[in-house]
Amino acid sequence: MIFLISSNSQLLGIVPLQIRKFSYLCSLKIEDMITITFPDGNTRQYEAGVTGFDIAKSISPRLAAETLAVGVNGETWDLLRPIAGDANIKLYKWDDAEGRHAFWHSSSHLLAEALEALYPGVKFGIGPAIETGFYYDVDLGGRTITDADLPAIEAKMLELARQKEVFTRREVSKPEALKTYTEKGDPYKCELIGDLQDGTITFYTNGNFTDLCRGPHLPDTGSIKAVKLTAIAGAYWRGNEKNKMLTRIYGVTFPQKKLLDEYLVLLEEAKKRDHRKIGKELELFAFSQRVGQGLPLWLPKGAALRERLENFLRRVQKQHGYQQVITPHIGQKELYVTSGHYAKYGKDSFQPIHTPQEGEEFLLKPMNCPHHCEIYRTKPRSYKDLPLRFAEFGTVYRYEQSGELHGLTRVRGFTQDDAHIFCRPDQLKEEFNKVIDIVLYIFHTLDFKDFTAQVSLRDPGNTEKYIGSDENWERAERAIIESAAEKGLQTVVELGEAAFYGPKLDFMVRDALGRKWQLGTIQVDYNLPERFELEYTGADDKRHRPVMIHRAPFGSMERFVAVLIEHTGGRFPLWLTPEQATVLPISERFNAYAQQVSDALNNADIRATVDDRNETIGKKIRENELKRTPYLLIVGEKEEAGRLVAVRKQGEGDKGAMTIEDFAKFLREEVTKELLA
RNA sequence: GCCGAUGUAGCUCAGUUGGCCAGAGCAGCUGAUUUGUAAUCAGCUGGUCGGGGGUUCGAAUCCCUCCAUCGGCUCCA
Repeated sequence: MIFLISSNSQLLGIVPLQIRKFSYLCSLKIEDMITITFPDGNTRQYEAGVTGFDIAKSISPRLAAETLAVGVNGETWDLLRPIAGDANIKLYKWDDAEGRHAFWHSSSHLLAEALEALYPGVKFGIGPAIETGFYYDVDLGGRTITDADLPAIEAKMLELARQKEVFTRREVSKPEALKTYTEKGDPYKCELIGDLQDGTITFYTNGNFTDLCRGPHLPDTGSIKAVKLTAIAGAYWRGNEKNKMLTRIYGVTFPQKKLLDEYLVLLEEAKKRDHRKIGKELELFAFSQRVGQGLPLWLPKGAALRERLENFLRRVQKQHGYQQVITPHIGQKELYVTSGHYAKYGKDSFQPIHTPQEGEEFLLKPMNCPHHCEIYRTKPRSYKDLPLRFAEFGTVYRYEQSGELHGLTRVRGFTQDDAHIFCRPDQLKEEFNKVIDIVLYIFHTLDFKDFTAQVSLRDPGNTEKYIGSDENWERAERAIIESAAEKGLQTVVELGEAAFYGPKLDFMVRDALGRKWQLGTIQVDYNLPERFELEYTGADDKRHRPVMIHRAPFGSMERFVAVLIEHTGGRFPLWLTPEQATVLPISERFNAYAQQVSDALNNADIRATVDDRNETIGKKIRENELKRTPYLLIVGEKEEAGRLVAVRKQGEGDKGAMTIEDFAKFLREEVTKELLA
């Protein structure tokens, strides 16, 4: 949501061609002409060894100036890397992700060079481009840097950038690469090289800094005109918490100062949509140190909003044949031993609750599935009974690591819009598809367009993390992949993201700052039915095992509301918003009429209140606008005389007067439109 | 849990190199005002400066420790 796509981004100074070509000349043998095919299908002839830069320049100098990298037969290359044979090429500019990627990747090398200049002896981990910007992981050898040090590093980067340092690519052998970093005393790079194949290793040099790197890079640093180092953080070497923690410096760079300014403004705007800020302002939820970390308190308005969301889903689920159930907040430890959750998470959970009875132990329920399995077991089931769909807004408690807690998106007590579908194997795909329909319907109704469907499979190299047979896993994974394909979902596959008992289809949505959160989730599970020995009698009069689908379209009420707040900036759809209209009397003389208006609207099922404070109309308008109340109804002498309300729409201003009845009708129509959209 | 930063009134923030009873705006209360489309005026109330310990003649300010929050990492049934 916050990514800069600038239509008029243009790039800067051209470095003399002779210099740029120089670094590649050594290994090159010019033979004859090659054919270059452009994305539109046009072709041109060039001398073998031509570079992306040459090609861009042959089209127009301006294009050459704006081009950052070149796609060669689907691979992104340095602009100055010679192309030896016929190729399909695409020139990447700032507006292309590949172009920005090369830009930011080069920027990370510039950061590294600046760090090496300012902190001699610094050791380097990895320094990739990321979605917006780049980072470099470094080992400062006991030194620490703080935010106060960043401006000096930024200044150094800009100083080096201005020198238009050329990025020089060089292929090196593995022994040579190892020798280089052994001499330099950089254990991290040595470890990385150890994992690489000889013959694929390249070094890139800019100025005094040489890095192990696959590339691609910009021709030179001169195009980096604006630098902002955004954060310092700790990061485990190679992402493993058993390893040493390195210092990670995040930054973002731009080819123009103006783009950086725009980015910073955008960031500020995004922060205003932070659900933690809006949740406080609109009095939706709160936290209390006394109650405990990560345990949200839903305030009246937030509770009203959430309840409306729950009712909406209840209705949808009822139409889809779900039955509501209710189960307790605790269960005997044995229940979770049976499910396998205790072995997997017991140590890291809220610890068992003890009772006066020696040896008796209960756990706060961390998930609802075991309870629902027990509901399944309450009586013998026939194949004719299936599928059974048990739904519950089930509140669960998980002892999340303290550093992980985050507003309403990651908490320790939360309510899942959970349901478990028990079906025959032959019903699995249809049931799975129906769940996808529900998720898509909900996302559509709430106008969530920007989501990713993620197929979360197990890590094939690490199968001991999971329970159940390979056969069951393969069946479950196949079912998910096929369903997603049948529903025409654009999916990304993530290995190692499965739950320990089964693979998932997760619906990922971004928050205001672009962080990804899992909302809806659908999971296929052959394992819990085995552990709980769930059975049904088939048409053959034999015992069979049902398949289970775990699913939660919202994910949790907490996280869903958080993301909804950030998507809407607190301007909720009319059907959901806690207060649809507020009547504002011009002065206390019209309080009685205002109350009549409010009562009439409430009788018509419209959520309206009166702001009868003794304040000026200007102030009441301002404050109720800031509360994002969708409609303000101003009433004074004229309105009372004509049984009218003067309608003001949030963010849009005065819409003129209408009768109370017309307003009620209008508002109901608006709500209907939203829900039928 | 790990790395780093932050914590002053209900909210947003000031508090100079440690030094007079810790300040402002908004909110709240009281009064005046009776308002026509984004802040009416005046007065008053409100703070163990996150908790605890220490250094000092003296601590919001320096040190230790715990708690919470923020940005990442790791984790996410």
